[in-house]
Amino acid sequence: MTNDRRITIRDVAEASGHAVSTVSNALADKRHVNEETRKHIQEIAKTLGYRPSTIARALRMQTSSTIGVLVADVANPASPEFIRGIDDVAQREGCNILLCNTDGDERRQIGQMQALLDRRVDGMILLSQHTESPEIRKLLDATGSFVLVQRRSHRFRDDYVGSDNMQGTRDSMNYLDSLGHRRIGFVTGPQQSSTAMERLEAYEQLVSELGLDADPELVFQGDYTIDSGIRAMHYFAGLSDRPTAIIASNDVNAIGLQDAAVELGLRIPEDFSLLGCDDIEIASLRRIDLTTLRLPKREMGAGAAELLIRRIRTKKTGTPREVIFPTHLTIRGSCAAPRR
Amino acid sequence: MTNDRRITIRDVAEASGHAVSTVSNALADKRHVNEETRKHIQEIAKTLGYRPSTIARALRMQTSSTIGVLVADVANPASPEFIRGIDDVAQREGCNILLCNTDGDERRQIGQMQALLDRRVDGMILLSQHTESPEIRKLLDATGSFVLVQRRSHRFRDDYVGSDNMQGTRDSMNYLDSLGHRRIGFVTGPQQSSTAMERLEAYEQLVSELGLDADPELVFQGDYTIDSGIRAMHYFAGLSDRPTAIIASNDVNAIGLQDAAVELGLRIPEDFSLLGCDDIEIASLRRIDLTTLRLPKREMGAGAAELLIRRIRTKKTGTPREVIFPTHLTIRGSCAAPRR
DNA sequence: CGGGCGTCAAGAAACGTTTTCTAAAAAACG
DNA sequence: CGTTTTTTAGAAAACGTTTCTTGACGCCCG
Repeated sequence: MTNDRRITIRDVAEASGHAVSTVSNALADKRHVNEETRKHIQEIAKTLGYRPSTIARALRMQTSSTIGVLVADVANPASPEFIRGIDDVAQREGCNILLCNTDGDERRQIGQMQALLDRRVDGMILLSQHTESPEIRKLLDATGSFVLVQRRSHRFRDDYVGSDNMQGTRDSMNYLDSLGHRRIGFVTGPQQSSTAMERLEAYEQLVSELGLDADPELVFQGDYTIDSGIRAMHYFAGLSDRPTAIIASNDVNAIGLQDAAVELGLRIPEDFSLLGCDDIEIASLRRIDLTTLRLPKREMGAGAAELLIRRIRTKKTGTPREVIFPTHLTIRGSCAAPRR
Repeated sequence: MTNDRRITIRDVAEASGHAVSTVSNALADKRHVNEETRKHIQEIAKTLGYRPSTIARALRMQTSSTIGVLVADVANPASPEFIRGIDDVAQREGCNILLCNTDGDERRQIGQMQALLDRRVDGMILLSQHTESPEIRKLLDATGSFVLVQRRSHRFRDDYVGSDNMQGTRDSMNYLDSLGHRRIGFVTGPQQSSTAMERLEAYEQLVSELGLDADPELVFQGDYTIDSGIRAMHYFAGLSDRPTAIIASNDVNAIGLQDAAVELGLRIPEDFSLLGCDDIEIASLRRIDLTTLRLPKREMGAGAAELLIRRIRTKKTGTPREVIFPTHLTIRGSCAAPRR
């Protein structure tokens, strides 16, 4: 509107009668610069409302104090919690985050990563992203510092933050077993998802350990969407020998199962016990009332950010670290003893 | 890991035996540069895997091709839909978006806006943000181009994208009136929210037009959270002369009302008809089954982005534009004729 | 045949910082 | 009092681009 040009360090220099370099040093509180002139310069800078250009600084310092965050699905209620955790520590460490939504689409993810690299982010956090293909791998290499969350590579060893899928699945299975279920359906996530695979493996192991029905029919290949839950419920309901309990791939998926159950005139937990994963906010609603495996999402986000920042600061020294968070079975009303 | 230094335009210049400026022109497909050398340079650039630094470019061009998006609450299921709309057109126009979560907190918003300015974004889109205080106003001025969404200033005239609150409220009220409700409760959003105030005004006008009970007791001062919905339901249930229907501030709020109703042993729609606003995904779940006013969120996001980009391109010429989207009453099972 | 013009390419300046290097003044030291 | 060291401040280079200016060359036209 009024005066368009941003005021630069140069303006401060002229106004204070000092050199640009002196101003820079004075404002950064570095070097040997006389206390008096420092005060003076800081005064001037303040009254002028000077704000250094992040861009110019990034160009000069070759570091942007920015970290890229790639999330598979912002619309999933679990995502904002992770992001919040990341943001908390990023803020604290003086970093900004650049948030990208990939929709779980690899092409899109590549585009986003490329854009982040062009923007010279200091590092990336990848929530449930693709990690294997050579193209992705090349981009990760170029990134230097990155942390994977909830999906790790089986071929490469990276910094990783995840949940204890063995323990979580064990808790879930033990609980259903203790209620008397012998036939437990399982909706598994995408095959590229290491978390999904680990849980599936744990499920199979527990089925064997507990001597439950081991039937490939009981595993439904799904993903993390409501739609997939709806399909899964139609599938399980159509089986001649139905399971009495179902473990969903996550809460959103469980809600789909639940919804389809209502549609089919089936009741939860009477006809099916239902067990989710994540513990999103609405899982606790009385109309939903979902027993679920709670993930400490905010803590995991914070953990990922801390891991990343350490990695950035120590400049890729040291072997990859993995941080695994415990889960907590949160019991609500969607599970009961089988009637059959 | 291997070779850390990024390859620059200079590397391309040397490799191709041309000057930096020529390379720049060749890659930008601009100016007069021989078709042959252009091909040659583009070839070299490709094999070298050259990618221009967004940062350097931004510094030189004084424009970052980045737009800041401030959202009050990423966790609200409606937010990602707006964002998606914004992202769609931003992507198409070659812009990246910088997403910030403000929690509806003014201090936080100021900090985020400051950071965006330091980053020299070309413009901002503010979803339900503070717009009035002098401090915010100064930052908006400095931003140059910005678009408000769902919350406008009553003192300033800005580019704005919103929904037709009069028409929407009219549709809702007419619908409840046609079902036979004479006493309609209303949860209003925060007083700083222009949308909330417009709806409240519309509500009052409609109450008068339709000759319904006009009782200040029927208006509950809430906000857009589940918690506020819970409090509202306790409030309405505690009235000696209860309403027979309640209009929530939005869907998330309605879900809170619904949940508290279950807690209090009240049934919806038998004891209370309930009407939301937004039409978030879970509103259509059979367990929720919420009649609600649908907002075209994705379209609104896209509209905001288009408005902003036009504003940026035409460099703040022209009077402020307002784009108002119509709403659509989506009838599900949470409303019925009153029993009393 | 000389001047103007069009085409192409190179050179140099600029964007706003930080940092390195240099210079001057002040202080310390013998 | 001269020399060295320390403190302070300024000049200049650099980060990686784009764009403005300059220059060389060939061609057309009077």
